[in-house]
Amino acid sequence: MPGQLAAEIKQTKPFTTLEEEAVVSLARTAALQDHAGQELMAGFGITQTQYNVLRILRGAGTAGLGRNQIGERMINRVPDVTRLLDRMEAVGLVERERGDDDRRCVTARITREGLKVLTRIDQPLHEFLKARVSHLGPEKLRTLIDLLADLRTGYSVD
Amino acid sequence: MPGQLAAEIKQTKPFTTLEEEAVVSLARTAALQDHAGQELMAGFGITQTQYNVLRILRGAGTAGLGRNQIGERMINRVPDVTRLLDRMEAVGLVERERGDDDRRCVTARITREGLKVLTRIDQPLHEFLKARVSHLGPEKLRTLIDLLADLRTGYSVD
DNA sequence: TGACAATACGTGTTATCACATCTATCTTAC
DNA sequence: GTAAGATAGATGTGATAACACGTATTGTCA
Repeated sequence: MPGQLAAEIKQTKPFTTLEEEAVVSLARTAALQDHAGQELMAGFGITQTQYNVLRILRGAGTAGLGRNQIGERMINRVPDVTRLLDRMEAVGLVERERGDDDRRCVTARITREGLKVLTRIDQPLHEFLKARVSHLGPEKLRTLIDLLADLRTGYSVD
Repeated sequence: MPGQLAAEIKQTKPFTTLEEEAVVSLARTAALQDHAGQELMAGFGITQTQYNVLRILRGAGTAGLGRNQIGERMINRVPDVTRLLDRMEAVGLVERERGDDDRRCVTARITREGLKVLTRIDQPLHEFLKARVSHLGPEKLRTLIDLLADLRTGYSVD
């Protein structure tokens, strides 16, 4: 058995090191998952990045969050939150307000419309995750989560 | 311990399902790894995508490969291989030649210059992988690779 | 043999990413 | 109280991604 992954990407030689195979496996698995996620979100007219912002802002509630705070909470680094919020504001998913006490700060909040979109997504997303991931079973999922956390230790976010 | 990942992305609530945590873990781990890989490759004047093409074309040797064949072998789906190759040809990393028997086919090959770049990357990349991944140890790496393969089963590439 | 589908690429276009730089506002130290 | 630095965000720009559509060539079959 020369490796499932090597066959997936039509690679004739097996991987030379376990480290290389792990990193390529990770990249490929994440890419497949991400692509499927993009399709799911596209059905609701948003991107995964936008979904993440909405989820973060729902968590923040009426207090809202600033640009940098949103950036810190994103799953993957997004270097241009300003224009991401611009686009979301333009379609009515979020609203922004400049602070009164500190006029540098702009607080973003999710709108009623944004909340409605999130609510519509919640159940399909739950089913999507079940369908794509739950076949591993709880123990394997726990192991996977822990191994990925292991892998990240020592990484800096930026 | 409410979860390492939740703290990383400053999420106040723990994850509601194991499936969600697994997918977010996967996305975040891959994003961190990818970002570091981009930086590594940027030091050699190419992107990770271009590195992949070079690696694929080195594997193909003098026979070369067509646009679609390259696309199939990429780790992540790239919908515009033509212009990716355009850019790489412009900087002399690959060369292309239209087929004689089937004039629809364009075969891409790695140039001597492209091979030189790959050769310069090989050792640093090996060290990079060692540094970022090998602390898991062979058994955990094997488990991770297998779990990721498990996760991908049932996925379609496109 | 000539229409029709399939194949292999190429091109147009828009949106987004990613980096660097800029502006406005606040804080701090003198 | 004012200049220097820190902070929060905005903007300019070029490269890339993603999707749709267009073109050239080949295979197939009535």
